[in-house]
Amino acid sequence: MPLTTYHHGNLSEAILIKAAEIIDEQGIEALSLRAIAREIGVSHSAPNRHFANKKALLQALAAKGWQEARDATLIAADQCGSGNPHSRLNAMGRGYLRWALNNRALFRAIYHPDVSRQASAKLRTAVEKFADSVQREIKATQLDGRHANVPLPVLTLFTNAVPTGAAM
Amino acid sequence: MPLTTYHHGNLSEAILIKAAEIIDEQGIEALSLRAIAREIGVSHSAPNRHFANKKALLQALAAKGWQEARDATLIAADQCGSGNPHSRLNAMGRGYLRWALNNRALFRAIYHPDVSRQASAKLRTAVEKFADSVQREIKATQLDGRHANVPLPVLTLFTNAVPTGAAM
DNA sequence: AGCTAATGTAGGCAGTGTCAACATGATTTG
DNA sequence: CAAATCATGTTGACACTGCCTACATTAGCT
Repeated sequence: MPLTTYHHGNLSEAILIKAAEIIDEQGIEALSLRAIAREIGVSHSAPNRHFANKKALLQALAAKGWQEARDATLIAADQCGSGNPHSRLNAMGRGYLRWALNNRALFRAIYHPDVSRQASAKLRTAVEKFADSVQREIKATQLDGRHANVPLPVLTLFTNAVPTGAAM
Repeated sequence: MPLTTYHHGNLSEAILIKAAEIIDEQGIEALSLRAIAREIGVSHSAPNRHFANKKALLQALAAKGWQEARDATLIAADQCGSGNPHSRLNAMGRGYLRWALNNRALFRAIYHPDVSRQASAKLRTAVEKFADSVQREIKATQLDGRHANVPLPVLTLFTNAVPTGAAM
């Protein structure tokens, strides 16, 4: 392989990584497709081959974020060492909060208004998978007697709200 | 007063209102100083006379938002008709959530990353006034015996987190 | 009435997102 | 293996943006 190849090889991934980097350093508002391309060392419109537009890039970033967040919460639940549903749920909340604080770029992308406005199919399923895994745990606490009379969607909303609001 | 005056008369206010309108309709990402000017019917750089830059406009919007949010929560607390600190605090939370859902543009501005990055003095005092009025109520619930052993800042953070996260 | 500061305008600059036309390289196919 | 096809990267262009400077108009004060 020559030192400088015409084709990058794995530009999509490189773009996502560099994007997260820039968001961390300069904020999500300072993110520009052209700056990403410049820093990676490709032409200014190379990113367009991989993301239809800027919104699509942010949505990809958000989807990645939801997946990571889901992994982080599930691992936290398993590692808490307790079978008690309420302890497990608490561990998940702490895991989510910790993840958000350690991955500010992706967290920002997740709650970026442009992203949530109309989500892509891929993003939607990522969100749903996260929501499902949380809701399953919440249902367990209800069977255990906690807030048994509160509608599940409402309880889920407010349960998510705590670490989310705290992270903001 | 002639039909078309050279000077607008109250352009600062008009800009803030139109900005909120555009955010409601097209999202905060679609907001542009030039579009605001165009819709109001002034030249593209008239807004620069009133706001040093775009960030300053968003911060003014956010400051307005914090004031309104504070008013809304205080009114909600007074109208709940109970002297019980915990009921009052709950009413404030509901009032805040209701305000956020009815004033999405200002709510968006409040949590816009560009705004919180480094706040102007005016914005900071608006935030502090809001925080103070909430913290005063929380302290009352603590004196009443609720979560008496939790540090006040922590309790405030998580109390705020609930309606904030729910609104997001 | 005249002066000064505030407010609005016109034009320009660098930067951005997106598009179309073209270049290069990888992959499939006959 | 050669050729055709497709994915990927480049170049140049366009309209738009935020912001700046120079200039025009008006309000308010003395």
